[in-house]
Amino acid sequence: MYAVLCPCRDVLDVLAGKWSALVIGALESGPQRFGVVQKRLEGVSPKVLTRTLRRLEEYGFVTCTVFPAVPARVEYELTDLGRGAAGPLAQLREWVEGHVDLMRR
Amino acid sequence: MYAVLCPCRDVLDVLAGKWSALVIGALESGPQRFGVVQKRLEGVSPKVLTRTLRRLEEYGFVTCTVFPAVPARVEYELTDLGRGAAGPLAQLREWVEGHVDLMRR
DNA sequence: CAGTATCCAAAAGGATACTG
DNA sequence: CAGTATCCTTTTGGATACTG
Repeated sequence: MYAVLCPCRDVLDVLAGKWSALVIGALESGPQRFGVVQKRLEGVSPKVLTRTLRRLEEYGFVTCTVFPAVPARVEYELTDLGRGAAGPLAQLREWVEGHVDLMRR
Repeated sequence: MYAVLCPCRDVLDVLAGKWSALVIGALESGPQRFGVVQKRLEGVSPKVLTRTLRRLEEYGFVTCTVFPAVPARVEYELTDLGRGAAGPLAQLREWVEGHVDLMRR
């Protein structure tokens, strides 16, 4: 974990954005369209969401499928890597929800 | 998780830095001095480490204890909240180490 | 619908030197 | 030892308008 060459560092770097973990959480329930993800995240601009999704895709957490239609239907889905990250993130979420009293902010 | 008012967002925001999760990992084994944490993290500058620690402290993930001596001995330790976050982070680390082949970078 | 383009402000990161 | 101070670059985030 502490070693510079540990792959965990890369995973953490990608998860480090303000929205990355939230996007993974939003996709936990299955493939979602761009607009749906944006709505579920409450407050993310299209530009930032696009950048976040592209990076998650680049690192292999998410896949993007374009269904040829007019207008295009684009769905984002977790990969195995994405689901692997989603587990611990869900656990963190559950733990926090059960210990809100510990939060200082 | 998706709601703006969910405390998970705050937790994720703090964990969002490049070094935050790493610092929590470094403190998992018990209280550590500033210099030790810096060495274990490999590559963090004192300024950035200080900022990271201050923020973790501010949000209640870490405590800072100064032992009066010359030179001062300063130890950082996880709080209950910090340990609560450390669990899922350790799980993520273990999962990643067992599935390095999935990593694209 | 699913983005891109543009502009800007703020935050984060990093190197190095210095101090009680 | 445990930071601060300084300077600078890169990244991130956000608002808004526009397009195939």
